[in-house]
Amino acid sequence: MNKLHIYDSLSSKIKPFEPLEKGKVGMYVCGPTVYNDVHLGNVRTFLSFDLIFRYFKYLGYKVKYVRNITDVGHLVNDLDEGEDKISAKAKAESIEPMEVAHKYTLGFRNVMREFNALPPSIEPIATGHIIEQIEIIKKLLETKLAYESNGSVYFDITEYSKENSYGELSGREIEDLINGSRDLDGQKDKKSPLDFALWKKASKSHIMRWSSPWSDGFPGWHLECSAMSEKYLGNEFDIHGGGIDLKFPHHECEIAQNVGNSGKKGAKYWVHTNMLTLNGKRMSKSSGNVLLPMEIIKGDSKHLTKSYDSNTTRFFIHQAQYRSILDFSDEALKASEKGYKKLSSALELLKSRKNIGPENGSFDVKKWNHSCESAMNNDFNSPQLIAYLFEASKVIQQDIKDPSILGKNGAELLSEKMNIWIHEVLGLTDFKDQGSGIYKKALEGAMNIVFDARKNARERKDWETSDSIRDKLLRAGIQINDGTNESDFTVTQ
RNA sequence: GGUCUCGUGGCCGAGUGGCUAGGCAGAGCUCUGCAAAAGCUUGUACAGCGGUUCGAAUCCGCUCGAGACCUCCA
Repeated sequence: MNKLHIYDSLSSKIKPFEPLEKGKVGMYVCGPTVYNDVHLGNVRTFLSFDLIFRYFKYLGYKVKYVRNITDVGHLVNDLDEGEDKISAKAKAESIEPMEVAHKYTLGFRNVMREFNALPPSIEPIATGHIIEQIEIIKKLLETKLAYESNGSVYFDITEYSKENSYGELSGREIEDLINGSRDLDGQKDKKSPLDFALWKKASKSHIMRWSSPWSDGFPGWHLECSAMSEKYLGNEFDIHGGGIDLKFPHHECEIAQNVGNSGKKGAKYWVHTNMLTLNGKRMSKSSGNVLLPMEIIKGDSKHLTKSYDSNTTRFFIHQAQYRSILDFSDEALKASEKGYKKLSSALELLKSRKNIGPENGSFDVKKWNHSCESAMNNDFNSPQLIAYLFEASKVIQQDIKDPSILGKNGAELLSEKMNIWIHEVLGLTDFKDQGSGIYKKALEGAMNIVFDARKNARERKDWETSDSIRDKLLRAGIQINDGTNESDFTVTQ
């Protein structure tokens, strides 16, 4: 594809991307609720959007990427009566709600940095936008799309549905929703079980509260995204993203709020990333079926046989398309580790290529690069991009034997392009960059001494000594690779 | 129960009417004192059963299986 195409969940179609404003992209992504550590499933979503962000930049767009932090409004159960997640956690840990939010916000940012995700342009926080949320509620009350009940305010789905179709994003019918809704307590203030809270009156014990025209209370969860996306991106912007689990009810409610507030649905393209599963089941905090990013990096999990670095993990994630369910397993990670190592060393090989061969080689680098773009233009098909990168790695190997394949210009161009795809678009860093400078240098010095001693033994054909050194080093985590003339080593763990 | 999605070789995972995806593992080869590493070569798979078609993994129907959402969740 010559032009970027994106799958839009609202129309269920792959559509050519046309920015609302030429050369610019406005993208809003639902960020984490900071009451707990983010798990690898959360990371997948944010890395998928990081890839999207990076590819827009690659295409030359000026991107305003807004990703919020949810620190209020998330109730523990569906009754709109439960305790807020942040305040529940605060009680459990005997600290201020703000401390909980702050702690896990910092944790989240650390994880994102570890995985080399670019920071968003703006990272707004829900509690910093209470006023904006109240303003939207006022407007919805004016237009009769909301009603007050005992100090709380609810969105009126019945009223909204007279002129709009609630459920269009998730493909649901109002009747099915009503039939499927649970008839539980705590709904007594609502006219219909489908109505959702815009403002909740706080009970006496509730610690997080703000004053409003209706009561001392707190905003409903869905409202913050409408308020913040409107504030930073306007009534209409290009992309609204989030995990597929947010499609209903969160994004459905957002659309309803947006339409009630401004007459516009918000985003032109709705993008939903699929789930990361563990043992075939989705990861979720509440079920305990989770893997934490740090557990992978430290190798500290019953699901793993060893540790994997953030590059490997990121490579693994991008080896699946963002709309597919991706199943996590130790074996799959191991495969990604080897694969990325292979790709990475091919690029190293290309960088150290001697300036030999004809000016122009037989391999068409421009055409190849076009294929890479074409893959990404097809709804960010990163696995296909990676397949092309492996094709290039093969070409690099062939060119070592026959420099007429790439030629001088081809080698230079391919090096530049691969660098862009691997580092700038896929967001991976070099394998060899790991380990800090002074230790690495000291180890190399020590290894040279070992190599000398071993070379001596080998020249005497004292295989017992040379093999013993090799075996012992392997057990110590250093693997020796004997080449024809000289030896090399890699650190295995 | 309702709505929806998916089922690709040992594993992960693209493709989606006719053309080798790719990676890992396995096998063979090259290199090598041996090993390892690395490189090269190699696999004709699309849940099952029907149908449409000159032709289907790709479209339609049914069956079986898995998952998601319907309640907080990326």
